[in-house]
Amino acid sequence: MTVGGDTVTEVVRLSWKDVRDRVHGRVLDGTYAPGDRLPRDEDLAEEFGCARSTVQRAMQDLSLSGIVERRRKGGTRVRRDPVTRATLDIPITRNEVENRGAVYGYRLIGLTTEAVPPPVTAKFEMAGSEEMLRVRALHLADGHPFVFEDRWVSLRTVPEILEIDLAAQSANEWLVRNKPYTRCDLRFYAMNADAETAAILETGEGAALMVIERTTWIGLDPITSVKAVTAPGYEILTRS
Amino acid sequence: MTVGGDTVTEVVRLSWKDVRDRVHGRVLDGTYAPGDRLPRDEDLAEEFGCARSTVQRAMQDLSLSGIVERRRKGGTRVRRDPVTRATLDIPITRNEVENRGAVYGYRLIGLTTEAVPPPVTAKFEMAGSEEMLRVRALHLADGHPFVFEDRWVSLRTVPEILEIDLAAQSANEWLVRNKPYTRCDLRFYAMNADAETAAILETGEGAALMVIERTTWIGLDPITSVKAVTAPGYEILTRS
DNA sequence: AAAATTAATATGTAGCTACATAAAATTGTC
DNA sequence: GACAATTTTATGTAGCTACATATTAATTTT
Repeated sequence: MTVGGDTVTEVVRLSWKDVRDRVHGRVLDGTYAPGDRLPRDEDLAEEFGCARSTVQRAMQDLSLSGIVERRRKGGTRVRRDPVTRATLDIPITRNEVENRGAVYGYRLIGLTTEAVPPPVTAKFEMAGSEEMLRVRALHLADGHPFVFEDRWVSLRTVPEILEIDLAAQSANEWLVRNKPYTRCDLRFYAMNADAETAAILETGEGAALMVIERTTWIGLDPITSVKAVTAPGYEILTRS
Repeated sequence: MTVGGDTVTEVVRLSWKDVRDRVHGRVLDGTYAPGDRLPRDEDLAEEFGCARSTVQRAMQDLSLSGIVERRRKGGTRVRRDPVTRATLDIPITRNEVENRGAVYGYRLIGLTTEAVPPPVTAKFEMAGSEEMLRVRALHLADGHPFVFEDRWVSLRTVPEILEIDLAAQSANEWLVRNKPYTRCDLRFYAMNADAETAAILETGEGAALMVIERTTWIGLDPITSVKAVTAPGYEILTRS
């Protein structure tokens, strides 16, 4: 490009993502080795010819994804023991089924009001026990069992749940649409199907099943705790 | 506070986290219902008495955590189908064992060079097959089997692996410390222990085991793909 | 020498401006 | 009226400044 006789080099403006990737590249190629301290943001900014705020955004992102650690005054250093950090999305079960191109089905199995047993009070981190709504239901994909959920819903926090026809609409959908939470604990493990679960999921006793337990709160108040037992072959994938 | 006879109200400066929490609160209490369009950043900024950049940071965070969706010109709206979004940390197995207060142990079971079978080329998204290093090893906690890993390492991408004494140091540790990746795919599922796996993990045949498969790349080049079969009782928890 | 205080410093955050970009809404053309 | 071109608009990003905050390092006090 030429303006008034002078050659004007195109000014390439670095985005914070460019800075992030270039710094990440240096971690990848060993320029900055695990445990090493990186130059301060200001120096990197000068080197890259951008503002410190741009470097700051880049480094924060690297810090979030577990590549580096940052401490005020301590500076930034490459994490010595990198962790694999992944983001998981757990959709509403209906959407999960429909995204697979299957027809969603739902069957209410049991609806009772019971005193919460100790394993569940423990999940809620509650001091004592109380009466909650227990909803047992089956989600189906193309008519086949997909997920069996055994759920407890706090009647103190969510009394409106009693107004809902849980034979027509799953508690999963109603809660997730109407009761956003501020805290969510997840737990994944494998279990062998017991006789009852095997019967419900139409599989053999002893089959290896993946279980997803999810407990949610709004503030300090418990909303719900579900044990979702998935049918054989279920798998969880990290997104992108 | 009084200065020179005038009452001076303390100016409370809102942080972007405050803005985020207040907007989130409105989603929680239904002021903004699922599907609703929120005021534009500028209006929220005026309402809260802060800069648009502060609102922008807040809204971006809400967008990242799956509460709202933002689109240029389209504005911001509350997600109609909220997903449970969680962040998972998968540490180096040694650290995982030691963080539980157990003594870490490691045993190399097999080390061969083999042509990669189709299921693994599929994970790597490779066109054809090639020779890779296959490492089978057992991680122990207090002398008991903890995780059995069956790993493939690309000799094209990571030829240095041949220099490492994999009887002394696990490929898991060496790779994670020396070969940062740019892409990582994770897959979790449950399987019944077959005879060989049961023997290695010292459990019964048919036991329900959680499997974590992880495949990593640097750029487009495959680094490694592991199938980590965990001992009975293993569970994955989301952090914080 | 140990403890408490102070200073120095790197990151964290808020405010402002200017401009980029994507998508919707409008206008113009055939 | 359908399609293309243009304008409008809300979010996205970069740069700058100023100040906050957490830690470490240095200094002073006991």
